Amino acid sequence: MTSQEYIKKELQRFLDEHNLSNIEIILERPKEEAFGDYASTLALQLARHLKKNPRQIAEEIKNFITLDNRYISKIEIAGPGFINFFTSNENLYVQLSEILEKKEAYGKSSLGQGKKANIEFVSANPTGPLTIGHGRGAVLGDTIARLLKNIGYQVTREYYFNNAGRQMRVLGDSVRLRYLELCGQKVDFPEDYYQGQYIIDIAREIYNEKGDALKDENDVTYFKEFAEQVIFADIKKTIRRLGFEFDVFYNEKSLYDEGKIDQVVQQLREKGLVAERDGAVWFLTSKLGFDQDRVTIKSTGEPTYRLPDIAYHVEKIKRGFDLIIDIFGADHIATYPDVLAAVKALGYDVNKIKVLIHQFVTLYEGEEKVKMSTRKANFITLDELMDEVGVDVTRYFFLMRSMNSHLNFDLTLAKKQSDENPVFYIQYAHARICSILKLATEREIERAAKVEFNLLNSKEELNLLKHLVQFPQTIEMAALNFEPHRVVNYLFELASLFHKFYTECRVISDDLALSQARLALIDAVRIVIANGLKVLGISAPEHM
RNA sequence: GCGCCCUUAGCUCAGUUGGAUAGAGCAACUGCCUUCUAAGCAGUGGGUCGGAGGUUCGAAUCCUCCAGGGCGUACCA
Repeated sequence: MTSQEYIKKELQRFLDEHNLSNIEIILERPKEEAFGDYASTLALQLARHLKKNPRQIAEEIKNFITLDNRYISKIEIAGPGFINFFTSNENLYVQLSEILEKKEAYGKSSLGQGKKANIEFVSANPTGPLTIGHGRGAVLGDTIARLLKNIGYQVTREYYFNNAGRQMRVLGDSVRLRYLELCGQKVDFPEDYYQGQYIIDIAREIYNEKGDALKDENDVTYFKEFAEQVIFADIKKTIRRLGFEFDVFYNEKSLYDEGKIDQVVQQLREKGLVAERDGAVWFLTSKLGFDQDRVTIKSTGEPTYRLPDIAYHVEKIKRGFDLIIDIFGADHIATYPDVLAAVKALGYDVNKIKVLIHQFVTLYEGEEKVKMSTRKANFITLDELMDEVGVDVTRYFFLMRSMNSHLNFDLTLAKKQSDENPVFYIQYAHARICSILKLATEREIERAAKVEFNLLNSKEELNLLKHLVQFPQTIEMAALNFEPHRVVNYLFELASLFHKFYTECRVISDDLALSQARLALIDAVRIVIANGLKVLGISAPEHM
């Protein structure tokens, strides 16, 4: 048991005794050292219920708690009624050995044991290479998947795409026109077609293979499918380079083939939620509290994205997931409320669906804002970014900020030198530790059978220990709240505490017992940094 | 007009779910390498937490209104 768990347990015992069990216990970590290691505001909260002076309640709580020196050394009451707990070093040493024992497993938990999660992200239609905008969603999705896995979920990474719509027809026709150019024909290339060089490359591939045999082919199908195949292969390569793979590529088409789409329309019709108007089929969202109705099937007979999206979400629920996550960019914000409303109207539990929206990535070249659009082809691809700054920096940048804040990405800065980048600060701490551990091995300093942990009692050592033991909880909070940046901040702080320790405390010295204790400590730091970076998909180098 | 996100140091952002004197990285300035990696450490300056009300013991955090920025608001996805 950790000190924190012990304190919570004792507070809970107090609440139970007073028939107040339904009050949530929150322990804070005070900023000020003088306020202890953990603080509770329970007395302040209870003042209302008990109609008593909070300081008096705090006093009662203090007297109620068993002061077990294995967990806490001191309790103080301060200010209006804060209860400040000072943990015992004893407990830190116990947990230190736990980290050393558990190694890679430290930080994992079984909160989500036996539960299945599906996380759908990227889901870009294969009309071009993945851009930096997709990159943020990709890295966020993968990292959330890793986090959920860490707390015990069985996770499916899923990519949903639609190769039947207008976008893909335009793609096919773009390739066809470029192909005709290669055949020597003069064509009018529409402005709203895909302008990128990659379209010409694909057309050239076709030309090299077929010559001008297809120059009278007016059906775009061949061109579309060829382009899709080439582009998808490219996307998969980029994803693999980013450090993961999708378990499922879910094609909208199967929903039609298996009649799932018709089924949804039928069910909505039975509920009186669709109506025909102006030759189109409308989804009567106004009946569900929205300001206007939405088209589900266009007058051309082609469904809008809404219909397959509804069917797709119903499918995901039926596939038995306990948690279904969708990750979208901010530009798709409008596309899900009515979809979820429909799923709910059909009688499914939408509470297990969590929609996460990440804000945009704005790219800067120095001061200059770079406007990007796949269609116009003035974009920077994820691959180009990784070429310039590497995978670790790429992932770190996308993860370091909360997803609902806009991300400014200064390319020239990232390109020119990466020393300033905080990812190196964390990796450097890891490399430094590895190098000390290596030296210890070279000098044949064995790990003592029984390390004298109590030699670790300087401010730097204790601060490091106190932060180390926060790791499992940090992972848990990051996973449950879908907030990878918490792990980033945690690791940055850990690295900072380590670097401070490093300048103040010499690890390998003439004092063998102390050296062994400190080697144990830094090994634990190494383990936690490595585990943390692994969750983020960032490498933990041994040399730098 | 309506919906979602944002507004915290010169810049980019955190802020442990409502707590005590609001933090970090860049940038600026000043120190520290003969010893385990200076991609590091220590220090200085820098703030009306966009504004105004409200809720309460207590607000950067919750509510209302206002201002500014972003993204949407399709028979595109």
